Amino acid sequence: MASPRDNHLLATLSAAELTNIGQYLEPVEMELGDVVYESGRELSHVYFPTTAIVSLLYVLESGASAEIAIVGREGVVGVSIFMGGATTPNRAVVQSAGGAYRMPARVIQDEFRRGGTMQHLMLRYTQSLLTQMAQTAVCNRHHSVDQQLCRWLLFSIDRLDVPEIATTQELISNMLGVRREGVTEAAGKLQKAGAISYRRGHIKVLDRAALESLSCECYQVVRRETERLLPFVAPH
Amino acid sequence: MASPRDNHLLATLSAAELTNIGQYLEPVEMELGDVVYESGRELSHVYFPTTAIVSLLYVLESGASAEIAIVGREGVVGVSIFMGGATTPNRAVVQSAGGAYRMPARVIQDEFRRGGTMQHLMLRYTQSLLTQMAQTAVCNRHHSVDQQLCRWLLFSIDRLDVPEIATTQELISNMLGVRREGVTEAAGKLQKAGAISYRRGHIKVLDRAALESLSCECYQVVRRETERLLPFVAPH
DNA sequence: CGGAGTATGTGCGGAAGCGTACACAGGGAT
DNA sequence: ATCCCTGTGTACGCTTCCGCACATACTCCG
Repeated sequence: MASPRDNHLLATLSAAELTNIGQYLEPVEMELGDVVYESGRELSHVYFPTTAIVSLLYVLESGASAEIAIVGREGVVGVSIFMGGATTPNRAVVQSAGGAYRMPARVIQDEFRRGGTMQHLMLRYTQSLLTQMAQTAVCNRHHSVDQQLCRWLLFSIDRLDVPEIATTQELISNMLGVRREGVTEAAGKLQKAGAISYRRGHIKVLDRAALESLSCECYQVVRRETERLLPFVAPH
Repeated sequence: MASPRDNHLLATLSAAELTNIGQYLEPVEMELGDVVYESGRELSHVYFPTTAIVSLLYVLESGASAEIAIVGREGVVGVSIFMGGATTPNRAVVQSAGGAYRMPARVIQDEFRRGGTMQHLMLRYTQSLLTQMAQTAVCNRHHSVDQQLCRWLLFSIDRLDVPEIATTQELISNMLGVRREGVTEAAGKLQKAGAISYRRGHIKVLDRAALESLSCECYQVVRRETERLLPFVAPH
């Protein structure tokens, strides 16, 4: 069973700080596809994933979508609560089933206002989120589906204990904002190259280094920046 | 001559608050192409544009680039100073010459820590930046050069007093991360449609409504969200 | 007023990705 | 064991955008 400290942000708090807020932390289990929050809906809680991975998606009027950022045990879902906006025009969807701890909006707001470690952490994490979004924008403009799939796989396994992802190519295509067939083709190439193996709904990363070399620079840039901003928090 | 209150964030402060920090505000003039900060370089000041417009760009190893966000009189350049990260992997370039007020990093940090209006404003503005970046990511994935040019023109004139932009198609192509020829073609269509007129280095918006209807939803989404987050600050 | 340098117009061939259609196969449910 | 649903493989024509090449035209500067 996961403990709050399995979330790397919570793990950074001192024992005293964690005890203080512990009573407000509620463990939740999240299934693949669960919508943690809907675009424009006011958030009641922030979520600190432990084993779950959550994708921040933007869904266009046409129904097309694209992943904006990915949040796992290194982060928190719902920054708009302490940033002051209460809502965002994005949807948050569970991309990999697992656990999280959630905390009522008012509690995190109070903690944040106190201005201590928690505020510091939340702000730095939010900056890493800015970096991730910026890089996603550039990547969407300039890099191929093949490269982006590598980046996406790396981001995902960095947030899991085993290099194995339970998801379909269809779902991945929604995240990347490309056709399902595009993912099939790209995944086929990676499998042929021995970098991954997969079967219906399961992808296993066999050769992490190969993925890194086939990926665009975006993966490393975000990873390094996250490590810089949150040295005790970065995934892996 | 511009006053600090020409920046909409500064204008939101009370007379007393503004007087307090007034001594630290230094007016600066910025030329087209000036680099306000370089990727990874530590920022010495935050910049509050009044008449200038600054683009946040990411420059890839290949030299290709893409605009991540655009900051004018409604915002502030250098959020990483108060977010705690000190640097970002982006470059900030003056996209339209004009004035700004700058403030030493330590001063804004102290103001921010105080936790009053200034902190509140900076956080909400940062959230609006998150929205802008997220939308840029989606737009880069799903929308055509034509649509993106409309969006870009609208964002620009919203931050200017007159619907006229002094820039070249080459520079616009760097912002959008597309070929210069692509911009030429798109601009040609818009001119033929009577929405804009241009000559070497100058673009005039003739029919704002036409641009809005030719633009993708991204423009309105960001605009509305900015107005929601910063009702007394939004451009226009 | 004329030339240089820069900005814009245009026209290719090619690559990447899209939309569509359909065949096939894995594996859970009965 | 079989059926059926859902996930994956493959093919085709089409659109958009890219990379390149080069022609033209504006405007600033001497």
